[in-house]
Amino acid sequence: MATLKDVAKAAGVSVSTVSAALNGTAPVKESTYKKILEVCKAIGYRPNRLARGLKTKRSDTIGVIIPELTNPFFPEVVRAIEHKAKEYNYNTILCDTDDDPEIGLSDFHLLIEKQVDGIILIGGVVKRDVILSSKKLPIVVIEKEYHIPWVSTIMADLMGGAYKAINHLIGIGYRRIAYITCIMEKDTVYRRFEGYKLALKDYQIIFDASLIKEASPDFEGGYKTMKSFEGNLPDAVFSYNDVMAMGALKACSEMGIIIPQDLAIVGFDDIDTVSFTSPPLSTVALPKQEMGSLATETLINSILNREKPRNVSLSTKLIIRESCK
Amino acid sequence: MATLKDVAKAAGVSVSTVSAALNGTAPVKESTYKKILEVCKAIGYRPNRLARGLKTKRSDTIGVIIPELTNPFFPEVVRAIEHKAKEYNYNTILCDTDDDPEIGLSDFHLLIEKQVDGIILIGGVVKRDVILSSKKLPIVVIEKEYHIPWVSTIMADLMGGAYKAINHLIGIGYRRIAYITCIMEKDTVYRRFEGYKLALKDYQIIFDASLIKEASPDFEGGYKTMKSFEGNLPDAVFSYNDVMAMGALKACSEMGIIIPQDLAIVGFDDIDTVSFTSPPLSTVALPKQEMGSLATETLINSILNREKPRNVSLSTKLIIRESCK
DNA sequence: CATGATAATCGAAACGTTACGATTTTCTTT
DNA sequence: AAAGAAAATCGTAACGTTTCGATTATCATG
Repeated sequence: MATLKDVAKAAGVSVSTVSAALNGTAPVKESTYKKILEVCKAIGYRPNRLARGLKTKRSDTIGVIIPELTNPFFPEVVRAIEHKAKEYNYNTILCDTDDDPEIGLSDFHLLIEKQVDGIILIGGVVKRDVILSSKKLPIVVIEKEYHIPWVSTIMADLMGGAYKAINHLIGIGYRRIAYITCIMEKDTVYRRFEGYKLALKDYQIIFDASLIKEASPDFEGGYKTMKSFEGNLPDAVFSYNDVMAMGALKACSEMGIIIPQDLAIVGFDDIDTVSFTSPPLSTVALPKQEMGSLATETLINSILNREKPRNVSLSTKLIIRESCK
Repeated sequence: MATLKDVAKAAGVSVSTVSAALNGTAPVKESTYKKILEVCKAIGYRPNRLARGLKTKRSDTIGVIIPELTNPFFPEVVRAIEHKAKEYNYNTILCDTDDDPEIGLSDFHLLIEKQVDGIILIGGVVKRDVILSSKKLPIVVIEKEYHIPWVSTIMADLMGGAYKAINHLIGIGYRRIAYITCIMEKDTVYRRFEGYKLALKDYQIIFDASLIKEASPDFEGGYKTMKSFEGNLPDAVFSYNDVMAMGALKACSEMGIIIPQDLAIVGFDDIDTVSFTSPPLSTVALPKQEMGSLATETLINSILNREKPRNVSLSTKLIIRESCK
């Protein structure tokens, strides 16, 4: 690989002049500038960013740690991050932890060793003390609140989303509204439930614990849970996520339940798929793209201008399709 | 950040001893080794990988360039790459080109400047001469053949997949089999068509050009194309990808065409969604996970052992669901 | 206990940049 | 034409590692 030294020699100037010319950090005569560019092109010079980073203490790289790329929520967020980062001339190192906090820990450390300029975390990929131990490094967290003063947080208003959904269902006449969910150990799970409860309360509908069912947050979980309602059907089913809702849909179709005549279903996430089910699912859409790019902007601002960390909650959007009349 | 020098000072030894101890590149007395480890832990030393990379000319990082993360084919491949890379202690810089070869070009160069140890390209994200200009750098390409001797290629046997699908359709009695596709300018598009044609030929079914329709490779494209068959329905429709097949499915449902009684549909890719459509779609599954990890293994072998480049074709799998009787 | 072998440790150079003070060249102005 | 200012250019010291030849400490052996 050609180095600055090679360029300098070929152009008949010193290394520092070449550096200054290329970076515009000092005035350089037009003619030598041209000559240098010429030489660069001729010998295919490319700066070694490791060396530059060592000197400047910037790597122009950010790290992104996510739990599982194949979960349909993430690709869009990651893509938005990558694009926004590129806009600011940053690269993105992507780490997928497989939802294992141990892996999250080692990923986190590795990113630090690689001298990333900042890190975006999505969900609870690392434990709290891990972040705490990394003082000074700019960090933005998506969809999880650590309440650490120097860490920014980007959230979707899940509670508001759930509220909107239930509010809509009640508004068009449904009363016995079931909620199928995964175990509520995570904050992101619980916040939806809060919205559900609040909406019921606002309409003075009494809370019926038998309408709340926990299962695994996948197709199977939704399917089985729906089946378990057999003989004692609710009016409507609100689901923790779209995939469970799709499972429920399948179960209904097998049980001869007509959607939305016999029962309404509303999902959460707005993954691509659900506009293609029959009937298409109503759902609460998360602003995935916006979350990704806002997180990145926040991170980069914090890297460059040392802007203060901020906590943003982005609003969700209820998308009405044919699964609730 | 603590450096080797800090460790050395605190441990009362020289920098080179610390380095040797940590890397095991020279014998170190047990007691000093312990002392060094102790100090490292105490002051939270982490090696600076930029500095290491500058010296060793390895970055322990690979680059991955893909066209569009939101295309359902890629997340699974990327995930497999990331996991396999991690297994060998490599990190992954992910670049999404938005299907723009200009962006692909600048991504490629940036990766080289960041001194990645190798690059995985998926699809035609960069032009041929870009790769040609990067002599010596290990490169593996997924789903595109550049025919460059020092570049490895990992392909799915798309032609074989299409063949299997058509073969199956013919076997269960379908004869007038339409093929809906996107414009056949790319190799990966054309290879499927080849399989289609070959299967027809093997069964001596005459090729009917009116059954081949080109459209945009999305839901809309499949939908419209299906509608255009109105009044002159084929027996079966084979689709370039699952998303188009889903569009076709939707059109059929609107046109009152019962699947699979009136018409069979077979898609391509096996994206998650299609097992949830009604009826669930038969499709040709690509070994996404395998493609990603094999590509990574190939790349890393080529980085480490200077193994010869290889060209692998992985077989696809026909998945029979209810969209063809 | 001297001797050589082996084990530990060290110092300095190098990797390719950037940054800064010093030096040289060029241009203005009188 | 001399003096001073401004513009170009240069040399060198870092940045935090690894590597390697050189040096010193430790040990068994005769």
